[in-house]
Parts: sequence; C-alpha cells; structure tokens
Amino acid sequence: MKTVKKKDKKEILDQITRCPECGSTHLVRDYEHGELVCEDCGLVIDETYVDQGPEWRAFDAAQREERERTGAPMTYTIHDKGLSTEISWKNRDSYGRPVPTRTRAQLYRLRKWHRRIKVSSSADRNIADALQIMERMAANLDLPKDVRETAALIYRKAVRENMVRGRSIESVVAATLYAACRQLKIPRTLDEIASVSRVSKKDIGRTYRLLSRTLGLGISPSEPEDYIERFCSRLRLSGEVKKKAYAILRRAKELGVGRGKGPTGVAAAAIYIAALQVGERRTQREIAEVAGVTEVTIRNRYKELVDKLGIEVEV
DNA sequence: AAGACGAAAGTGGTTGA
DNA sequence: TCAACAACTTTCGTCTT
Repeated sequence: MKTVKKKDKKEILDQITRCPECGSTHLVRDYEHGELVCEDCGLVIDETYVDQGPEWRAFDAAQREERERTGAPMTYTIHDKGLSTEISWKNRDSYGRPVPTRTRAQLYRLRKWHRRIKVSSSADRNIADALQIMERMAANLDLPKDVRETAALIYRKAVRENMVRGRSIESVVAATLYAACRQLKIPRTLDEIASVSRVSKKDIGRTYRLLSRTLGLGISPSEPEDYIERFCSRLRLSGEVKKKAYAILRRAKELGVGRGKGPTGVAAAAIYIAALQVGERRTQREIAEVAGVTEVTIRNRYKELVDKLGIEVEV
C-alpha cells in the first residue's frame, strides 16, 4: 500500500465527485482537516477512504514492469522506517529457480538471524514495541494514516530525548497519539485516547505536557471548531447544521463568549443550537454523548451563547 | 414518559503564597 | 505544601412537550 503524499492529498480529494455512500454530488471540501464531507448523508471521506493504489495505470504486464520503479514507500510506522532488507519467505533464488533442499536449512537459519539482527539495539526494540501498541490504539480509534505517521515521528523524537525510560511505553504512546491528533487539527479527547489504552487519563495528560514541553511541539490549545466536523458526522447532521454551527462559533469568538471554557462543551452547545434552528433536533443527551460532556455543561454553554449572542430559538 | 431546566454539592486539577 | 479557585460533573427535584 502506498502512502498518500501530503501535497497530493488535495489533488486526490479533488478527484472525488460523488459520495461513495449515497452517491450525492454535494461534497464540502475541508482541506485543513484533510476531509471531504458529504452534505447529504454526513459521511466524512478522509484519506483512508481514498484509493491508495499506485498513481499510474498499467494496461499490460510490460507497462507494469516499466512503470513500477520504486520499492515500498518509506514509513515511520515500521521501526526501521521500512528501509531494511527483507529475506523473502519463498524458497527461490534470484532467478526464480527453486532452492535445493540441501541449502534450505541454511536459508532458514539465515532468515532467523536476520530477523533478530534487524531489531538490534534496545532503542530499536523499544520503538518496535511501541509501534505495535500504537497501531493497536490507532486502529481502535479509526485514526487516519497521517496521524499514525506523525505520532510515530514524535515517538522517535521522544526516544531520542530519553523520555521513555522510567515511563510506561503505553503512556508515552498514548500521549504521542494525542499530540499527533492535536497537531493535525483533528483532536480526540483525552477520554477517547484513554479508553483504548491501559493507562489513566491523568497519566496521558501528564506525559503529553512533558512531551510538548521537552520536544517543543508548540501545539496550540484545541478550539471548538475543530470538533464540529466529527461531532456532526457522528450525529448524522446535515451540512447546513455544520455551517450554522461554524457561524455561531465565529460570532462567539468575536464576543469572547466561551473563552476559557472547555472547547468540547462549547462545540456541543453550538451544534445543539444549530440543529434546533435548522430543525434537525437532537436531544442534549445525544449530543452530550458524542461530545463527551454532560447535559448540564451543554445547558450552561447554551445559555451563555443564547444570552450573549442574542439568538432567538423558537420552540 | 422523555426531555429540558436549574440548584446545590462534589470532583480533580491548577495556581500562587 | 496547602488553600483558594474555576471548570465541569453528579444528583435530584421540577417543569414542559
């Protein structure tokens, strides 16, 4: 599988004209989040949805031969970045002839040691372990490839800075995933990350702060806007609601409403109001569920927004 | 009966002396 | 190290649809 190069992502998203779910052509492009969103059914099409095959097409074997000019792409999610030699498991020599039984045993031993040598230093072993854990968590959270690559890169830096010793690999991995999501502006809450790891939310938060400080990641605090896409699509709300919610947040920001408050709560309230206005009512309970806050918090933010923005909500 | 509302007390973390 | 503090949660009774 090929990794989608960052600069190509936009082009690839541009090529999609139809929602694979409902076939609608009303697609909203949101390059900042690397997403394409169907206005009709709310499906979020991100790069994991995109065909990740080669960028060329081959019409016969000869063309394939000619065009296939590179090996596997470099990746940060394999501990040696996928650049090391692999010994094939096939008992064939380089000409494709079968290897005689006499030398097979030799070949087996060679493979065994080669595998062992590949993961040699303790740092390598640590990274190999960590990437496995990371893969598990990322898969549970449905995180796009981009995030995994970023997280892997951050983890490598953390190892280089000797940050892992004395801390559990699990907590550092969780923190890097959290950081990677934030950096790519598709934040997950600490709760979400904690739910797929064996360490506490508190631990992850602490490790994240340390990570951010020592590596100088310079990640700004997340904003309510960053959550609108995801919450709305989980609530199956239309593009119109999203637009309204964004508009509400923009005005709220100008007036300084909700500053210093938890961004998920503000996002949840904005969505609640927007859904009411458009007539796609969702209960506070439902929204609270996906936003990971309580109904009370939604009510409080909701009240502030309605009061300070002078929004009329007809019941 | 479910949802919305709001008061009051509780929780875990930050801040500043 | 401790207390004050802000944000948020939990809990519960009441009102609305």
